[in-house]
Amino acid sequence: MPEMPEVETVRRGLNSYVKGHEITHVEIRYNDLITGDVNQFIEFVTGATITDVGRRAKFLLIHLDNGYTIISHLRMEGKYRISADPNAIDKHSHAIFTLDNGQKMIYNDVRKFGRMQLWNTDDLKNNKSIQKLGPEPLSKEFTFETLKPRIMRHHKDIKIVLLDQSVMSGLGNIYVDEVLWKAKLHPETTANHLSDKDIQNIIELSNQEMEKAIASGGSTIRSYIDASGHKGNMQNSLKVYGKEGTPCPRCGTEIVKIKVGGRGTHFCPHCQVIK
DNA sequence: CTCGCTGTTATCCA
DNA sequence: GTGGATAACAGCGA
Repeated sequence: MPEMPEVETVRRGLNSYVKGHEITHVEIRYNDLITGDVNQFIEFVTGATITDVGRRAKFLLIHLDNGYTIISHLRMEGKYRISADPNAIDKHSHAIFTLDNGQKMIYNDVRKFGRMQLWNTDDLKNNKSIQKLGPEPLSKEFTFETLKPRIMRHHKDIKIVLLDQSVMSGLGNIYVDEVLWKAKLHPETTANHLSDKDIQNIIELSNQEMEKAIASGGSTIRSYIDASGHKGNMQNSLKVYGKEGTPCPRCGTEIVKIKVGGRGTHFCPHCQVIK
């Protein structure tokens, strides 16, 4: 499900339900969900209290009071639901955390791509996945000075570069298409052909897009829901993602869909020309 | 039925 | 380094 706005929405939802609560019981129904030793995961999480739910790019960080953090990545379709209703658990519920108030924090993932890992809270910076992340939108490191060299050093299509979480993090397939449309950049433009103005646009528009998407509760295209089971609204504001065959909101030319780096890519062939 | 597609990322190989 | 393919998995629609 998630790009940064969706993960942020989940983070906020989880915080409102689980912060300050003890995890009294853990059930892992799909062992591959856990990176590392499953029994150790269960042992360390059981009895711990959730002090805060944070986020770095698309990673959820469930901080515990015992010095450990559950690093949770939802990948394509991972979801958290808070419920005391046994019917909320189904065959796609792979982890069930029972809380001291009787509620259950249920991790669902139809495709089983998501992963959880326990890590020392003080050492998160050295976790391999977290370590390699580039600056994310809306953070103070997300500046022209930082991003320009990171982007320009690549000779690949700009779409590929923006999806590369080690260059900058947080954007995924939907929002990269949206940002490139707004910046009037063809997704197959080679990254080092961009002008300073283009880089500046990418930064500003990424910030705008993330801010707006978070305010809208994320995009529900196929399956995304937040911790309360609610859909987002941002899908109603998308300009090109999933809009192939419809007129470009700017010039009326039909939006087309191609493959770039194996990912479905939507753009306006009139507004977005290869440099 | 089969094929292709899906908000992700890690890994392997030329 | 880079590019591409492949893998993890399940469901949906054509």
